[in-house]
Amino acid sequence: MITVKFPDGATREYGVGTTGTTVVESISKSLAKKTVAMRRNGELSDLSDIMEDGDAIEFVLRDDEAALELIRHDAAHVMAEAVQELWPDTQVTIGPVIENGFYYDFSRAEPFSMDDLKAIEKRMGQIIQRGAAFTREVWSREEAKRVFKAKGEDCKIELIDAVKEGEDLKIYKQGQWFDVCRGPHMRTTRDVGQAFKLTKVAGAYWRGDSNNPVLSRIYGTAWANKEQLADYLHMVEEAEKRDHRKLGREMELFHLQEEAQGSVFWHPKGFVIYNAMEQYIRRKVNAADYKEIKTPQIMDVKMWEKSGHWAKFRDNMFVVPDETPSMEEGAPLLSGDAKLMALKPMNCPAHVQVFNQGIKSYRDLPLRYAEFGCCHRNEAHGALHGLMRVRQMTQDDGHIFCREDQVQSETEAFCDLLDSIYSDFGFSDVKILLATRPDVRAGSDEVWDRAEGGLGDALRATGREFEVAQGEGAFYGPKLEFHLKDAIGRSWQCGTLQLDFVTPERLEASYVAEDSSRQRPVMMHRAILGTLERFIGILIENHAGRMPMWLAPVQCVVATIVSDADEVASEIVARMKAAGLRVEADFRNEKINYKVREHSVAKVPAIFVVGKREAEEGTVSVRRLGAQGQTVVPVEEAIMALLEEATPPDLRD
RNA sequence: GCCGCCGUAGCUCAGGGGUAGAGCACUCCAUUGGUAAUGGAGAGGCCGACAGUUCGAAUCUGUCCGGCGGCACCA
Repeated sequence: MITVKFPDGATREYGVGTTGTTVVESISKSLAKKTVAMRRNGELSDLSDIMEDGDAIEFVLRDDEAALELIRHDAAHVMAEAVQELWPDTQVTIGPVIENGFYYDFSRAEPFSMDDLKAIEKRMGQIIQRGAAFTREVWSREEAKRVFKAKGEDCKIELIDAVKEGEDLKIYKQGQWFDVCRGPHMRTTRDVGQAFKLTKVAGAYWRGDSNNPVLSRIYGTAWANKEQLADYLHMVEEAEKRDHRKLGREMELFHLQEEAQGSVFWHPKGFVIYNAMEQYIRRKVNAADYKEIKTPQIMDVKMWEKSGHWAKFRDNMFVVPDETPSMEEGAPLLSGDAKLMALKPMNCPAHVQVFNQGIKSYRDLPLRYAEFGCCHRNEAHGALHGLMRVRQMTQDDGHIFCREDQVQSETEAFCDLLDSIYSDFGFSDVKILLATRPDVRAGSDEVWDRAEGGLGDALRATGREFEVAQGEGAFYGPKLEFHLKDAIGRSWQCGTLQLDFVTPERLEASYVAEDSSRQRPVMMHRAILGTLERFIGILIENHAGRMPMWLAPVQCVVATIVSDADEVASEIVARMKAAGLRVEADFRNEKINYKVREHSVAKVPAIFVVGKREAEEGTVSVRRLGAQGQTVVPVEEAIMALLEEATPPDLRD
């Protein structure tokens, strides 16, 4: 006999060889009906697993949050079976669960079309109806390789070889179809249910390596029920409506065009947002004792060789030959032996040059430089994406030169500054990652040990939680990545803090210590918004274009109902402009309905309507974006309220 | 950069081997109307670029460019 423990602390005895299924059936038929898997000693596993003495069991019902992962995983298997039934010459590779769904990568001569997806969905529905049981077998590696080889599944051979020694090689079957899989799975394909949808096809590299062949990936989403699926599809639609590229065009904020791929043309309204942010950050960093500087856009390649960028980052850099292009017809434009310059992809080497001027004392440290540095990076064409991924970007960059024993207090001060700025922008959910040494890097392992240790310790001392991102650091040092979550739950990396022992060494930065000796400063690279372009993109999507008053390009439109009110209204507009508000007048010969709709669609946060009545009474009818009605308020009162709201968060009392 | 899809007016899109259509936006005329579209008229396009097939290409084929979705890379 064996003893099985239940979550409520109760125990029951069963015969040897008892499975989870037997246990749940022994409790209640209705519970058994709803149970699709179990947690055995805390770990999700097959209900058909044989229980051992002392095991703790917890049932996973199909409607449980935990079952979603299983539904999606099983749906991926069902999709793979459907695809192979429809096109037997297709090889299956891997099919994991991802956020909101799953995908499966297939190897096939012909790519899938959207029509194919419909056919696959239909076949999946049938496979689910058939309700074949998921069963598990453990095969020897040789046996598995022989079987998959015979089926022509070459990718699977590689995957089998990748399964760790000592780990069972598990095969999951559903009817005739089977695959190598870690599991667990639910009872039958019927447990997948019908709340799934295949969403897109895409190319993806085998094993995520761009040197490998491209596979056809099919993405799908799957949920416990149709309502959840509908909610999800609705959410996707909402996210599309927030697309900053669409809103940017509609709101006349910026545009992009092919002659300047990846570089933004800021329009007047968009540049208002840009300037408001720059001015805000300028005030914040000044208050935090940074000195603002401005450094060259183009520098001799020799400088980049020295800093290490030329060796490690060259493939992302734009070069500029220091040569006049030939004016001669038919002659080569460039000689090819001119001195090479490069557009800066980062500001750090230039900041070291500023530091290196004159002699710095330990008394000068920590020395903090800030720059709205305009950088160029030659990003791959396929990587470009609206404002989120550009080739010309302006960072709210800064470099702190300090002693190693100041790293901790500087880290703390930086984290506090970052928190205060993010909360001013309305972001409260911030995740921190500690990114460690990448494969391609400068500096010795000893230096990296010290840098990673120092940054990790400093962060721990601030009491903040963080996760480690192995191998994700910058080439010159480890970094903290600050990821913020937006209004619809998406995560964006914005802020960064990087500890760098390498660059000061390479560019020979030094200061005079108390004992008159020359010492190397430590350099901390840091940014909070990341790049202004990207951060504005995030803000647009976060607010669905309805920017908070202090950032809104047009804060208020004063609209008249009859032309008799124009004179009074233009006085109001003048008064508001004088008070520093961004206000526009709309005295057109149009109905008020028309004007209200137009400015609402343009996402202007406030409309002051002036009709005959208001003009006579000295009031305005205030209509706020998104509100149903309006309130009639004395002019001065309405202006003061707007002014208050339009004050940037750092300037409020 | 790689894979797939797409490219017709400022925007959203229809059409399709015999040299183009709608709605919105724009311009003009009338309307002075109380809170998300007043009515009428007009103007606007080498159908992404270049080759090829054809008597004839915006339409078919190819190449390139660009956009979109992924991948890889990354702020």
